[in-house]
Amino acid sequence: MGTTTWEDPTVEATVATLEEAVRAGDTITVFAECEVEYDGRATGYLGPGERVILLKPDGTLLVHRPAGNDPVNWQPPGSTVTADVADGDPVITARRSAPDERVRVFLRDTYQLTTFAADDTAPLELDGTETDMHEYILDHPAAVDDGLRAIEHERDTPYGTIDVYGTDEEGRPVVIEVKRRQASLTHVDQLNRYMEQFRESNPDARGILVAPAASSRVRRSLREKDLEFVALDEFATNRGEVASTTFEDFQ
Amino acid sequence: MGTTTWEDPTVEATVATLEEAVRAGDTITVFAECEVEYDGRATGYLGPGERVILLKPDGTLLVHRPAGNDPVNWQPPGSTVTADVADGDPVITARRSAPDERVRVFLRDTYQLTTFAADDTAPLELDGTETDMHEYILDHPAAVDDGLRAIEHERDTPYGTIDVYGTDEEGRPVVIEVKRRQASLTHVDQLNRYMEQFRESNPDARGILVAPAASSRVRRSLREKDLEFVALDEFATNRGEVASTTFEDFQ
DNA sequence: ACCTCCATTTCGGGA
DNA sequence: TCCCGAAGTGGAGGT
Repeated sequence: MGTTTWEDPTVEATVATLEEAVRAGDTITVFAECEVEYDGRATGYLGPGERVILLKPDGTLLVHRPAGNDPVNWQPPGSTVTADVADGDPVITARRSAPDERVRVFLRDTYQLTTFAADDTAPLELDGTETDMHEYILDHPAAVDDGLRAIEHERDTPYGTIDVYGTDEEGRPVVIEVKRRQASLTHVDQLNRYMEQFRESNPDARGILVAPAASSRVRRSLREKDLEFVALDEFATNRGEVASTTFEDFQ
Repeated sequence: MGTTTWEDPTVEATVATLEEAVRAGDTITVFAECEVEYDGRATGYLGPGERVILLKPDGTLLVHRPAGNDPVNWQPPGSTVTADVADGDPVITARRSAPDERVRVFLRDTYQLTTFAADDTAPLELDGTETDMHEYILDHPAAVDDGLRAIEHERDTPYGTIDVYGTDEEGRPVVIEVKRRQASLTHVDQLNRYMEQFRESNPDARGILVAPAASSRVRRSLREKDLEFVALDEFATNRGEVASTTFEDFQ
C-alpha cells in the first residue's frame, strides 16, 4: 500500500531501485524512452519511443505504447526480472525458460519510476461466459429441443470434449456444441469432428450447434453435414444490460 | 515528453486532472485501491483491491492487478473515457458501442496519478511469424516434399485461403497448411475443410499440415482423413537463438 | 460491417 | 508436463 516515485532518476538510482523493488515484490511502472529487444518463440526489435513499462511481482513484464489494447512487448508471469547497466543505460531483462525467451528493455531516458506494494486478492466475478450458457441449457433443455433429457456436461471423447450430451424424445443421442457468440465455420468443424467419430457407433446421433446467431453460410455447412442449429440468445445467460446496470446492483 | 505526477490527489484534483489529461491526449497511470464494474458482452464485478490503471489517448483502458499477463478488466481502443464523482469517490468510465459495453473504475483511494504526453511511432520489427514460415517453404519446397514445385502463396479459394499451394513430382495438387507451433486438432479441421472442397474437383489432391510438431492424436486424425503431416522446425523461419542474440545484432 | 484467421496469443482445466 | 479449448479474446486483412 502506498507508492514511491522517482522523477528523472540517475542510471544508478534506476538500477538500484528496480533491483530493490523486484526483490521486495513491488509492482513497478517506468515511464521512459526506450528500445526493446525480444528473442524467443520469435525475434523482435522495437526502436526508440516513449512507453510505459509495467513490472509485476509474479515476473510479468509489459511494455505499453500510447496506443493499442495489447502490450507491444511483454514477458508472461514466471519470468525472472533483472536490472543492470549496458552502454551507460539501464537495462531491464525478463527471462524465462519453457519456452526459453527473453525481453530486454533499454532505457534511453527514464522520466519517472514508481514502486507500489500492491495488495489485491479480490476474485473477479464474471457472468455471461460459455460455462454459464452450458448451465442454462442443463437447467432449461427444452430451450434447445423439446423432450431433450438425460443431460451430461463436459463429456470427454477421443476427439475432444462434448459441451452437453443427452438424448431426445425418441431416445436418440444428442451432442450439443455451445458458443456464446456468433457461430463460425470453425465451430461447425469442431462439432463435425465429434460427430464423425460419434456416429460411427451411433449412426442416428444428432449434433446441434447452439449459439446466439449463425450466418447463412454456417447454416448451410451444418445442413450439408446433417447437423442442426439452434439460436439461443446470449441473454439466456442472465447477464445484465449496459443501460440499466449500476454499481448498486452488485451490492 | 516528460511526466507530471500527483501524490494522494484529492477527489476534485483526480477528476480534474483526468479530464484534462484525456482531453490533452496524454497517457495516464493511476495507482489506486478500486472496485471495477464491467457490463457488455458479459457482466463482471471486481471487489476492492490495489491496482494500476492505464489510460491511453486512443481510448484504451486497462486495469492491472499485481499478477497476470492480462488486465483483469479493460476497454479496447475507441472507447470514450470520462471521469466524474459518484458517492464522493472519483469514477473512471470507459464506454464504447459495437459492442455496447462499459467499464467503470471506482477509485476508493488514489495513491498516485501520472500523466505522460508520450510520443512513439517506431514500428515493431518481428521475425519468426507464420508468414516467415510460408516464405521459407516457398524458398525451400524440398523441406516439405521432394519434388514439390509450382508454388503459390495465399491462394484464395471459395472456402478459405490456402497457405501454400503447389504440385508434387507426379503433378498432383498439393495444399499446405502451415502452423508455426505445435499442431492441434483445430488445425486438422481447418485443412480438412479446404480439402473436402478441393478434392471434389481434384480427387487426387494431397493435403499437408506443416508444423514443428504434432501430437499422436493429431497425426491419427490426419491419417484418417488421408492427410499428411510434415515436421518443419520453427527455426526454419531463420529466427535467432536466445543465447546468442544481442542488441548489437539489430544495429 | 461481417467473416476469417493469426497471435511471442494467455489462461484454465484435465489427464 | 502436455493437450485441448475458451476468451468480454485483440488485431489485421479481405470482401
